[in-house]
Amino acid sequence: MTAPRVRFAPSPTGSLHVGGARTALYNWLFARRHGGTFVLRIEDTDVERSRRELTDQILDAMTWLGLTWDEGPYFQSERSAIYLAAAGRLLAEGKAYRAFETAEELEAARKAGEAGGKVYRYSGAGRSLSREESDTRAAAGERFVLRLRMPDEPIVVQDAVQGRAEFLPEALDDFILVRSDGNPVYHFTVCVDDVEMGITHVIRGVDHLPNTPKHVALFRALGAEIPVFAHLGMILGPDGKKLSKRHGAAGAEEFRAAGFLPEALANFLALLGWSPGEDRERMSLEEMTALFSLERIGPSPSRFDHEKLTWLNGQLLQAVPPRRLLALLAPFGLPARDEGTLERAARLHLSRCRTLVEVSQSLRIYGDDPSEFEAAGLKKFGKPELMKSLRALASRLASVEPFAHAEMEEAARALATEAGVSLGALAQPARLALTGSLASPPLFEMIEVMGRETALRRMLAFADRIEGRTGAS
RNA sequence: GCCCCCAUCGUCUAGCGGCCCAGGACGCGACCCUUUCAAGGUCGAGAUCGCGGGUUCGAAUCCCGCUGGGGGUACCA
Repeated sequence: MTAPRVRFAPSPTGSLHVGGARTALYNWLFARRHGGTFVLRIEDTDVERSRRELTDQILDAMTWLGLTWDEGPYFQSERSAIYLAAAGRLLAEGKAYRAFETAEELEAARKAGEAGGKVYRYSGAGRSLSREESDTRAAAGERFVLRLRMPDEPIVVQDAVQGRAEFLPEALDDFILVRSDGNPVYHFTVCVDDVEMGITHVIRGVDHLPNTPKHVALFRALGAEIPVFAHLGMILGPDGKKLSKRHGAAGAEEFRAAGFLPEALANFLALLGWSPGEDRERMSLEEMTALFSLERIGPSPSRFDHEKLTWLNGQLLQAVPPRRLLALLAPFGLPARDEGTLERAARLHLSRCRTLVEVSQSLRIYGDDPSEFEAAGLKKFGKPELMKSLRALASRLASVEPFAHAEMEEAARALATEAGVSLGALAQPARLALTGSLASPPLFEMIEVMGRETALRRMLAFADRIEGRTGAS
């Protein structure tokens, strides 16, 4: 294949939805795979709804995901001259025509049609206007839209993912290219730009498939070659309905804020609809690039499985180098400890976490002393009669040298044997005292990282509290 | 309403006529490991391939119908 040119063309009317992120990813992978060019184009022809901040947000999200573009971003709002020139050409060639009906008239006709149980179609009135009449009325200042003269024969769309789809001419009417205010409409700008930018493959969501015959007709009218189409199945929510904020997160930014890694989201999204074909699950962008092909994309819609994303995130999280981990964790909050301690702590807690938020939360115990203790833990181990051995453990730990987990464990085992109790009976109250919870990394490794002073203070404070010495129960 | 697309374990999927009484992954269960919780390891349950017709010696794989789901039907993108 000669170097393909693909594009991702989001509309800045919302943040980057995961469906859009996946479309961007596939385009990116395809371009990378074949040594092509990935173009970014912002479709902001809807001046009412487009917002600059949203464009920035989309660009941010893409950068975060690692989907950098080779060209652009181009803004359609800045390319009016190109569209108008193309419109002029189509009009001159008779491939498009002026239609003078007002939006109100069309609306009324549509209403009437529906009321009569008929399918509304544009009457085609403008089609039969003579060129002279059209020119005269336009020159007289009458408002008009530009419509494309659609062909009378069926249009077949050959799709790389969905297969063949045929559209009958009666289902397609002469759609509007340019609004009466002179602004071009989406279908028109897309095609003009795709031609102008030399796009060879159009990879986008299936929601665009019904629009594709219009585009095919336009490409032909424009005298351009038809690009290869690849329409991706929708990404649905867990309930099979369209994925939206109702399902929790739906935008890339939201997943970022929820502590997901960009490589995990990308990996997960890649697998929604595409399969590497060799039972692979975990892949880097590079690995995906090497394996990517349009042929291995399935046509059916898929559901967004939050559980699997979380699992994948947990998997990839384990592989993050300590340095980067701390940098990633910073926005989520880190206790005031030196970097070395934080790195050791993170390493200790990592396998118990699946998101950055979880890591951040679990690292809180290296900051403030716990003030709350889990109820089940207090019920089981918050008994005054257990405090004697907790104090005994504390006093052993006070003198252990070196202050390392192996030595501590040895001392604790000795103490347990002397007292005739299990190591667990000694460790659990200590764990509760240290973390407020019954779940934590191995006790002595944790204490080693936490520091002797902190550990002893917490154990003694806990014993005091349980024995009622400080009032609180 | 009309048009278009889709349909394999709960979920993501492998499968492109015989290798499949269907393989992998998430999730779920059990066990092992173990000072707790995870991680990890092992094993297991889980789809008569939506339904009904064809085609074929042979169909999850091809064709048709139905059902279900999704999308489109704008001077939105």
